[in-house]
Amino acid sequence: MMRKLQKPRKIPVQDRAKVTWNVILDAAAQVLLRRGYEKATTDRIAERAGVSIGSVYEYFPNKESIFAALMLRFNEQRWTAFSAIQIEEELQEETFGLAATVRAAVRACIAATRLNPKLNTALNLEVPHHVSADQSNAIFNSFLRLSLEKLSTHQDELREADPELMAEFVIYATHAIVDNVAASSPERLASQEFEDELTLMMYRYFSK
Amino acid sequence: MMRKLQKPRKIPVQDRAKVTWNVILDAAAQVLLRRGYEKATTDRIAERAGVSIGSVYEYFPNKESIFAALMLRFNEQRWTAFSAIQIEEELQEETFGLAATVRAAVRACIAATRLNPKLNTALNLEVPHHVSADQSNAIFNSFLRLSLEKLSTHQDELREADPELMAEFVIYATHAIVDNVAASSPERLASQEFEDELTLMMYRYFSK
Amino acid sequence: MMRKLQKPRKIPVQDRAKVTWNVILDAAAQVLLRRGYEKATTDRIAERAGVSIGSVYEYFPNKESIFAALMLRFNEQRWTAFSAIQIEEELQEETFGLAATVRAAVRACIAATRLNPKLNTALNLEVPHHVSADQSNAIFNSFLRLSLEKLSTHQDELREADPELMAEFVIYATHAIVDNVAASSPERLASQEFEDELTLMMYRYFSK
Amino acid sequence: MMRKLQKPRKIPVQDRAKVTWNVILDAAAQVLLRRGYEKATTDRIAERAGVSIGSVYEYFPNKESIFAALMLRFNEQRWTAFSAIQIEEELQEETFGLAATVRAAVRACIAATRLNPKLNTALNLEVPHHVSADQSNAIFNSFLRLSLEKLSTHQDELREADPELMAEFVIYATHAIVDNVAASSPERLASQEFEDELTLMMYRYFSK
DNA sequence: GATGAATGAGACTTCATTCAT
DNA sequence: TATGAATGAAGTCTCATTCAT
Repeated sequence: MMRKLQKPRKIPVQDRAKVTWNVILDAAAQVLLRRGYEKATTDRIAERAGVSIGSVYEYFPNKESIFAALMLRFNEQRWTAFSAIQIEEELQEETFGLAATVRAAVRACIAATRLNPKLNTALNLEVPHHVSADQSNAIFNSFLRLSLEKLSTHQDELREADPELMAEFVIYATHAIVDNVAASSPERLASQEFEDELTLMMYRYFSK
Repeated sequence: MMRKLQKPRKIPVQDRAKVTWNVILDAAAQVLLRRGYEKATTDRIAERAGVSIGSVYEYFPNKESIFAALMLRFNEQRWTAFSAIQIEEELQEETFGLAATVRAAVRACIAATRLNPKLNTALNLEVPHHVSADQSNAIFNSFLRLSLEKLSTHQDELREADPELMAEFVIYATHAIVDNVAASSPERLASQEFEDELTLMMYRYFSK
Repeated sequence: MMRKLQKPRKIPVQDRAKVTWNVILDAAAQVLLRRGYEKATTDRIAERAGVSIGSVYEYFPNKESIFAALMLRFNEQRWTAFSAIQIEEELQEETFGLAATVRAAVRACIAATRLNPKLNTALNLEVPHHVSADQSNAIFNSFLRLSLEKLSTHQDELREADPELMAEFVIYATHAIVDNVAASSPERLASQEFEDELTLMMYRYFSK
Repeated sequence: MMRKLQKPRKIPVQDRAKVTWNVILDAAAQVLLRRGYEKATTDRIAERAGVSIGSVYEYFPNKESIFAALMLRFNEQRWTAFSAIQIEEELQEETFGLAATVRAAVRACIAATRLNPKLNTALNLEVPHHVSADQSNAIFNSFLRLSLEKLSTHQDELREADPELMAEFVIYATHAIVDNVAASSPERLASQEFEDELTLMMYRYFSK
């Protein structure tokens, strides 16, 4: 029977437990990449993690919660990367115009995705939506909130339109383009052409 | 046991067979919408279709092929709608400028999605990627091919860039925006604002 | 997870299905006798029945329902035996006094238990109460109803007391004595001394 | 894995150990009442007792031994209550006739059961027979021994029959009636009518 | 063609028990 | 002695698929 998504059973505080917790998520990621979600059985995850199946269920109440936790951990890593790049970019810019802000955001998105394009793709394509929905929404909302904030500092350069709508469109589009390219030809993520093109699309959409 | 994707076992030529074939796909769509992919068991599909499970396997070699066929049929319907709208739009336009072409394409995409936003969403979010991949690519490629063709007739208005790259970006972005809005608030698909905004994003991206 | 008790999934109408249904219950009874309830796993029942585990779950939604059905079938057999004996006894009696009625009832109870004392004992002692409760109550109520009916025909010989209370006491006591003797030394069920003693206890309790 | 029944691993001599031992049995009783035997996991018992699972296994070699010990402790309490009532009753009686003896025994049985009817019922109905068998027999034998002894002092009032057989019948019947009423409507245990009726049944059975 | 009873591999999960700390 | 993380055998149950009728 399908269970509701649940929080991890125990919050690991001790070192041994924390290690095991991460080992299980690492194993889940590897099995997901190699076999796909449906064949990523809890048995296989336990085996690859080198722990007993009992230990897996000590930390996660069911299979879905493992992948929900994996997405959460991955998104935290992506968010860290995203934030780091944004801050770095902005410090380097002399003029803080709309163009620079947009480019910084685009670079951050690309960087966050280049962290682990394979896992990014697998998480997007393999994990059922009802498992990933919460996490997708979470990171989406984070980006949305940040984007709106940044945009509002360039009111004079923005065309007149609902800022929430613009942010929404840009986020959907950016994610889709980056994710699809990450899935089909991840090496292109590193090219200047890709960054420029993406920046252009978004900048033109925002500007007066 | 999971089998490789296979073509439908029989091409329905007789009327009764064709009807049954469609009835099964209709049932699959309904069960998918009501229960999600994982709970869309072949037994339930057969029951809803009002045929025996044996009959389902007379028409489809395995579960995945049912949903592959459903996507194929749905895409054919969408493609028909897409083409019809495009032709209609163009006939109404007096000047065949880039703007008009882009708007026509956007309208067609929206219309194709409004055909059945719920099913569109379910097919996108619920069906595992390895089942839907072929069909996703198929319709993607169709749109890509058509877009490139159309664009080439407005060389003078286009900024200089790899047309394939532009088409790719636009298709990813358009699909993502339309699909996400279809999933979260399908009624917005019908609004003029939505169409205008999407057209604007794409037009600005293409133009000089 | 524990499921609620449910009715058998399908009511077997076809011959093959009916046979399988009975074969599974026979196997369940045998495994119960040999291994006890806790070790009477669905796998073992299926194996002994010579059917696949899938077939077991085709007919019964879970393990508990198998034993609930077994009790139901067993009680039907006991009820048939009980009724047959009662009718037979009464026909032989010339005077239909209270003593004769009580003896007939006692004989019927013993006969119903002698049908299969081992299974009777196993069902009593091994099957968890929440599984057997409904069935225990059912046969209890049947006996209660019949007892009250019979007793009312001998008002003049009965001492004055709440007839429901008397029937309840007698049923509890009779069942307990018969079941315990069936469990500890079933051969005594057949002895005249046992029947006489039980009849005496109950007759003295009822009479003026 | 299920182990054979074993005696408690350690005989608690120290006070703290004795306290812990009782705390675990209290917890077992509570969990048994709240969740039933099957859901009374050792983890839950440990949690409710406020000790670690490791400590539980310090005192009891396996799960079954916990409930065997609980029954033993409960029977000791019941036996104490039973004996106390019997002595008290006898002291009040001026004539030590059979009727008085029987009534004293019945009162004692009821009182012993009223000590904790809920636990009495749970222990009877929930704990598997192979776990409770030893204890059931123990208290049974104690009552049997005492009953025979008492009865022999009223030879003149007794009808001629095997005293062991009579004692057996009376014990089975009394237990069954008291336990069933304790399970279905424990408040009736306190009524005079209940005591009178039970005494009557047993007295009539014994007397000439 | 149609039916649906039967199959059985394999999924998820539990929980009594152990043992390193 | 106490702890609780870890174990893993074994259980229940599902469901895509087959095939005798």
